[in-house]
Amino acid sequence: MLDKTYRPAEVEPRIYAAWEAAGAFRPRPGGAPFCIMLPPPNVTGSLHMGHALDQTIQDVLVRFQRMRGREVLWQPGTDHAGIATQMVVERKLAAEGKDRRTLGREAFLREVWAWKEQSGGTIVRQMRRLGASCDWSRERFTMDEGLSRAVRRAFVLLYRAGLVYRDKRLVNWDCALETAVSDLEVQNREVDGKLWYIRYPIEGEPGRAIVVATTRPETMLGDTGVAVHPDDPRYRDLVGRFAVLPLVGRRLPIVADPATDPEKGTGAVKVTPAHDFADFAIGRRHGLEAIAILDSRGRLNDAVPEPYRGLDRFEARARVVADLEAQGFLVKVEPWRHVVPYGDRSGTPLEPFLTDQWFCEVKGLAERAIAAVREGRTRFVPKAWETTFFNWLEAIQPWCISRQLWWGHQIPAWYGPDGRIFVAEEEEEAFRLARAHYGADVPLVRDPDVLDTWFSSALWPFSTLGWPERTPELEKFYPTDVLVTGFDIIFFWVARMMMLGLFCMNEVPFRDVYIHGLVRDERGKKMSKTLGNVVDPLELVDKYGADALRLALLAATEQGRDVRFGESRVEGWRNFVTKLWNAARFAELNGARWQPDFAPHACRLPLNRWIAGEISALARRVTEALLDYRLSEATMALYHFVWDDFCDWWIELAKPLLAGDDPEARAETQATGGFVLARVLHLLHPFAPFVTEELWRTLFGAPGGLLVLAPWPEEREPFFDASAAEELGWLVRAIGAIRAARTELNVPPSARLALLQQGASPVTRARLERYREAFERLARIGAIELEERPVPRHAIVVVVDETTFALPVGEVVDLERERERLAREIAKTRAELDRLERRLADSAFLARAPAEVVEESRERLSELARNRARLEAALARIA
RNA sequence: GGGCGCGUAGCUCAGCGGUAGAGCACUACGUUGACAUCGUAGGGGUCAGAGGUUCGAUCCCUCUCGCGCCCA
Repeated sequence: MLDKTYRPAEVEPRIYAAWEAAGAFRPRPGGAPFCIMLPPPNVTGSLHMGHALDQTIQDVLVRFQRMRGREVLWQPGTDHAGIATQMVVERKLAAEGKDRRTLGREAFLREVWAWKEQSGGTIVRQMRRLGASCDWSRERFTMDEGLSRAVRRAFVLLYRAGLVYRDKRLVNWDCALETAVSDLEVQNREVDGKLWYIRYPIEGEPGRAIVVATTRPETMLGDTGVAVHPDDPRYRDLVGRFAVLPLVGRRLPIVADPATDPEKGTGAVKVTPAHDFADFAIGRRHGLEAIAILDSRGRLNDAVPEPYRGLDRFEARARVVADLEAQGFLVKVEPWRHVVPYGDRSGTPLEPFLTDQWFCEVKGLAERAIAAVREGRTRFVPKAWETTFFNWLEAIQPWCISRQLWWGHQIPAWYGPDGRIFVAEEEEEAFRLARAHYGADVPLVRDPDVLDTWFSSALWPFSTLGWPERTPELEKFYPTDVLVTGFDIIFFWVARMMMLGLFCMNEVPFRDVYIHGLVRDERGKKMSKTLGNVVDPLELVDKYGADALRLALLAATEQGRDVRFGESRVEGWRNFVTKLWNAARFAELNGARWQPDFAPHACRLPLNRWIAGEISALARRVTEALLDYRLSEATMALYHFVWDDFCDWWIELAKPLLAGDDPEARAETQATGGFVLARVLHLLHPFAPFVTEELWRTLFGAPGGLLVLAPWPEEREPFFDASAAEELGWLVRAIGAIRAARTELNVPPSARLALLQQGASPVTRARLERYREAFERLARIGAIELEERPVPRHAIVVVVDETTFALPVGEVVDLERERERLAREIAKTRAELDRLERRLADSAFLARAPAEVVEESRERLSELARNRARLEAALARIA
């Protein structure tokens, strides 16, 4: 027996445990493989709405394909999130008065692992509460031994292919974290700054100077040149001569370089090759020296004059400006809006910094990735994202993959005493290589740096399947079927997986990439801790149940669009779950049983043939929508079927049959109810797994086993009965028209009116007979008079097709009101008629419009004309 | 500056060549044996604006205005 209300908090843990106990989430050999890789969340993170959306979509696809008999693997796991995790642990240590440098690398790493052990399971536990049906037995972590080996192998392969190399060049440096970051981790922000104009005297020409403009005056201490545009007449004579750097006294060659913008500032710029990307390029073209003046924390080093040494870069700016002004070198200062790079993790301004780093040359890999998408080997859904993907890959720069961190995969490179590099998967091999090179054993020092976390993430689609071993899983599931993720990591992750998948596996990592939007708050703002507008998905699960949350997210996910999320949506879907629950109770109370051999064709009653046709169409729609990643369309179709077709009409119309005295009709209706409900549970299961499994178990459990493993209704032979559909359509229209008229005339619901008719065809009369009880219950009719009778003056008149219905209301009816109502109806009909008449009188329309459109218009015209005549007759009677 | 997207009912969004739709909100009525987490009915829209294509445009094209996001 079903409880009066559904209590998700009690049901969900029990159902989830049953699925796991049955091993339902493990691949079941037999069907064609289907694989989704879970975008690995940060191991120490916790579930937010973005995860909830991403994972719910994946779970729907996975459950759908599992029911369709595919051998499904949804591969879960977590990411070590190098910078983020190291920051968290460092902060924790700082609170305890400790510092990672004093602890040392080994002890620090022990701390991080301890932290990971302690808080690492949170997010995967939370995923279970959402109903995620991952194969937990295969859970992986990017720093597992197997995945770490994959990282080393990939690095070595890339190195040997000449695609990974060490180089000294400018990188984006985070002074707070003291590490290099990649271009993608740079956030360019427009800020209100200043433009300082500084006079640089010309050597050997007292009184003459060149004025340069800069947004970063403190970097002048590292200047090694001045650049002007080659075509700029103002400075032509100065090119080739020297300026003298104020405060320092260094001689600066004045060079002509087209990278200089004559319109900006004075048209002359100072050149600081060690601290600016553009200047670095200029310096290289003109052989200028690069003098680094900052240390790894952003303080001035010993390359600057004594008074400035040790100053922080921001203090240095103030000091330099003050000194320039005092010495008369500062010409003027202007407010200036410009772009400053910030570190997306630390939030501090980044410095272009000249260091030795490891780079990955991705240009060729990017071309392969582009080709794969152009050739359709990987498909973006929605397709528009391909443009974004192409644009980024086409302009790609070498990827800086080394990080000056401790938490991560240490780079498998060793240095000999002379600095020669030996790259190998294992230390022993590095020693072997060194011995072969030097002819003797030499001490080697391993590169202390670790790899960008995204390097290991890029291998995720195959490293989790056992690569570099050629495991059976790898053979079976690679390439995976679809990757589901947000557009915000197309560059970070999707593109890199494509590139490294093609490099390591010689095949794309996934066939489809389904890109969904971001979850925002009700006002469209991005959810963030600082804004305080974060919604905790688990609180919503507690309050409304996991199914309600899932449905709310799915219904709101229009292809690629952001989801504006308000709690009221979840509430609405909780109501839907309740509605389904109650419909199931109705079925249970009325003996609707599930008969595996039920055949809609054998049904006799139009009501049952109609609903069987509707659910057949629904199965098709849902299947097609899911195959096309139109998840909200599938969700909405299920909603409307359950609520409108099944609950509002089928159940209501079935009531008289179930309570009636025709045993045959009752049995057929019970069987249909069981069939339709069972089918709804199947179709809805991927979307709302908990409540459907619970209903399935309680109502139909024994014969079927778990719903999660039940076969999907494929509808290879759809059932549809046009005449049943027409009949039910008529019934819905007739009852609807009567209800509307009653309300408009303020007839109280308690008043049971008689129903008279004029002009009813034999078919209509038979239907009135067949649905007598339906009219009585749903339209509050007292008696139906099948013989034609003259329409009394005090009656409501409703026209449905050929029939004029009259509902006598006695003297109480407000005739004036009824006249107004009829007049409105007539006016509406007339307006429509006018439009059609004008259209049909237009020779261009008749000549050019398709024949069926013309025919349709003609039919509608005559139907409306007949309706108008009937309404006018009714009005005339009471005029 | 380059690219992408969006302006449809009070709000959130479907629809995308031929009768404007849903959910929520709103109004009125309702203890009909599944359900008040409900039912019935209703109000509410020159589909941002201007041109063009077409027999016909919310839908296709161009421009304008407004709002997002990404890249420089």
